[in-house]
Amino acid sequence: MFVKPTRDRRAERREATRAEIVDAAWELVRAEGLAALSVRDLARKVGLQAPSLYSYFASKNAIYDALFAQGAAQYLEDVEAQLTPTGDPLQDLRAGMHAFVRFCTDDPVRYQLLFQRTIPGFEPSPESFAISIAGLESVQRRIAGLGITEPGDLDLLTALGTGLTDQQISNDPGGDRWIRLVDSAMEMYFTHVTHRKSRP
Amino acid sequence: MFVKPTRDRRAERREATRAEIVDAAWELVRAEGLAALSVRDLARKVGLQAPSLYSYFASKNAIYDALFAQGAAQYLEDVEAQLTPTGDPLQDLRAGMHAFVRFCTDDPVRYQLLFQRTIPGFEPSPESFAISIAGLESVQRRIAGLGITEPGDLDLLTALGTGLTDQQISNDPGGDRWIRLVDSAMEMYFTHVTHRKSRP
DNA sequence: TAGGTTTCACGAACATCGTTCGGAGTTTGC
DNA sequence: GCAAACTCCGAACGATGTTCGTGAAACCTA
Repeated sequence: MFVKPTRDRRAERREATRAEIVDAAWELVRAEGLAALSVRDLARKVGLQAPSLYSYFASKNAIYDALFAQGAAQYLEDVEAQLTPTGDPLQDLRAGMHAFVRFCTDDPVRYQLLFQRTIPGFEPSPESFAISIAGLESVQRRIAGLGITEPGDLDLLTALGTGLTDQQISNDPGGDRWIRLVDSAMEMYFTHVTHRKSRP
Repeated sequence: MFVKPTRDRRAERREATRAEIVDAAWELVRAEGLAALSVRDLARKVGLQAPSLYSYFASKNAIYDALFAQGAAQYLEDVEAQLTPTGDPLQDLRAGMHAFVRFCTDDPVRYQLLFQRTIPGFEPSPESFAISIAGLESVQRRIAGLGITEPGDLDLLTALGTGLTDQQISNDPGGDRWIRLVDSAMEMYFTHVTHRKSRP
């Protein structure tokens, strides 16, 4: 019978504890808010004392960074899952923006962590940041692939998406007013770019 | 020679100190960020010890609220100053949005305090909040007065303004790329609403 | 199985934070 | 001139993120 080297078992258990800490951190952060996360509370939730967490994470910000990386990975995965062009640019625009706003409103805390910069001393590490950038670039490539926009239009669409998400989260969480709003915005955008294309 | 009652002199000096504290708080907050404001630092900046501040403000959040109220008053004043319709709706839209984005980007910290909710335990008092609401409603009245929009379009325009401001502040502070972006956005919006109006 | 090394959990403690308290020192009202 | 009110401040409290040293496991080597 194959027995794993003990060295791997040690690393495995360490990784499991790290994952457990991250999961507990998500729970606390979703319940109490991003800034309300306390190292002592988090430690107690996983059955440890506060200083013990520092065996797994160099600082509280390192824990935030683990959350950021996980959220960015989910974002990238979600974006990739939406990469199924139908041939109808307007419908693709709508579907993509629906997916994006849905992703953000499904977990406002994750959105806040990923796309707003609201935690006082925290900056994501370059590695974690690269993951989220990969997601954003994937979105941009997709929209550019629709063949209806020019480079400047992407800024416009980004601003539109940001504003829609922000307004949705702060004004009408859980409602579906945002669906009509997104549809209207995408129609507006589509009319804009095609109208410009049709001119000489 | 007229001599003010001493009671008024006392109140006057108290109000002067309060104003001095608020000014110093703006300075610190602009230099170090909203969340980095420390009661002890602020006290030292006005030549006091930390507990003395509590003779003037009930809590640190009360200081934030004073900043909020002052920022909201500036916002209201700025909005009112822009209430000069020219008769050209598109130009008015552009000018209004230029003014708004300029107001926000001129002082990102003020924007963050007024329109983002980024300070952990702070909620503006109803009185301060009412001032900012008055500004927003003034903007909405103005846009509605242009006679080109329907109620749903205001949400769209708000989302657009939010997104433009957010993207400008986080990506290109101080640059003028936002001018082209705002112009393009307003043109897009204008085309959208007039195009819909021209249909039966 | 025995001895040596690495890893980890914890109690104590530190600096800093917002805030409270009690008592001086000053200003005001009568 | 005296009592009341107002300011100011040193000391201290509870909570925060974090460091240090200790001791007990877990692991590797023999």
